[in-house]
Amino acid sequence: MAEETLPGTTADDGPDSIVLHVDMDCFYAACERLREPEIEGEPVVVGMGYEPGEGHGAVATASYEAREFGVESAQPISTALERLPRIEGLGPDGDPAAAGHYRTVDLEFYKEVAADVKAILHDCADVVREVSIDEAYLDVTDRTAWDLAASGDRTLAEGFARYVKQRIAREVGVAASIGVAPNMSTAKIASDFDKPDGLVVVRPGEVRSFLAPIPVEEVHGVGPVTARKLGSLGIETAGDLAEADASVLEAEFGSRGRELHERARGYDDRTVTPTGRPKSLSRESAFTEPTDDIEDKREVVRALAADVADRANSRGAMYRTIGIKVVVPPFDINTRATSLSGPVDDPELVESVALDLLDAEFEETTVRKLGVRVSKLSFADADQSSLDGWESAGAGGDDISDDRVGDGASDDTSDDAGDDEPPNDGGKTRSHEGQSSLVEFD
DNA sequence: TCTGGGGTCCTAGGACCC
DNA sequence: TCTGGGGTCCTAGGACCC
Repeated sequence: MAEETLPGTTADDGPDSIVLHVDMDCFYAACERLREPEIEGEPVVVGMGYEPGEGHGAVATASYEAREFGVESAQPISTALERLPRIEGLGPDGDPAAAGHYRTVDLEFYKEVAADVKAILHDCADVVREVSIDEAYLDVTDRTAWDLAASGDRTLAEGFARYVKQRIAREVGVAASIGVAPNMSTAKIASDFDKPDGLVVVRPGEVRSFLAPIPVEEVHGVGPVTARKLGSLGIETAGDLAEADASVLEAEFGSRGRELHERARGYDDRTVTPTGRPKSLSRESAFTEPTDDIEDKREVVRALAADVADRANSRGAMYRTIGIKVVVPPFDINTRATSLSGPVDDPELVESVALDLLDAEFEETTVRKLGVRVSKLSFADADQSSLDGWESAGAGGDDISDDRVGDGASDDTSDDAGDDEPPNDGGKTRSHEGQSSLVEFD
């Protein structure tokens, strides 16, 4: 992993890198409009749980028109409906101009659209890091340059980014915002700077001045908790953060403090690396109404366990740790996990371990939400060599039926990095999905 | 803000080993 | 057996991201 530079070297290894951060605008809503052009220009809300009888759920994506009404992503669907009624079934005295189109999340379709976008990105860059279904970093240092284009004051890099953007618009029909900068964290902020349909270029010499006025909340890695603490230290912008005393930040936030300080000063020596394999897989589900009924809880855990095991199997992943998550009202998160002596692919074990963990401590607990998770993953084709050369992202991932149990035999603690080799019995442990390229979350 | 689902990384304390 | 120090692994929780 050529991930870090030597200590003591400066952040710029050689000539300045050129990093693109590509971020699709309101991606789910854009996908819905792709197959339903009539709702172009009108408020669109994509979420779950607004159908009669569902009652709970959240907004995944709100189009900009919907945001005008105060609808935001991650908002409870009930709040969204208050602010923007659903246009279908609007009463006779309802105002259609103040109502929205609500659509249910259809991840399979969005993944198809995303695959088309990703194909373009891979065509435009040697290294692509897919962060999520609608977001990726590209290292295009070898494809373009920071030099000015012959025609004027724009850089070649800007022209390159514009080309990427136009290809996505023309070939797929969705809009992307792109940030161009000498490093990942600045590119990320740049892509956000002029959404939607933005193209923001921050040249190597301009990083520090570009970042200075940015509110700290917009720095990647600063959430509500950190922002509040920073505020109490009088740090409100990236510029303030850059000028703050690094040792104070480190005392307050640990290693993250130093990292944030560096980022605010425009240093980020991470290199764009291809998307790696997942480190954990999980499934969770909320009850409509909190419950303490042990049979209800067990039933949910059984279903989640089966789901997770199935997904791990179809991805060719074995796991060494099995855990549960129990969310207790109002919102207390408890996790419990057990590690096995060696990696397994064993649905029944996932179920029994998860049920044991549930019964051990939460038999009587009132819960709002339950989850099952497998981690310490290892993959059958453990080498990185099969990075790209595979196609067929398609569904049919169920031809691995041999349960292989790699109990204790391999005591490899080489943990980490996802390239530890699982015990391998026979040659039938083929697995697809060299990488989890179809990131299926948002 | 009364809160959905799927992830990542970091930290801290305890167990255990030498 | 009244007590040092280093290292690793494990579990649990927290913060953050999309």
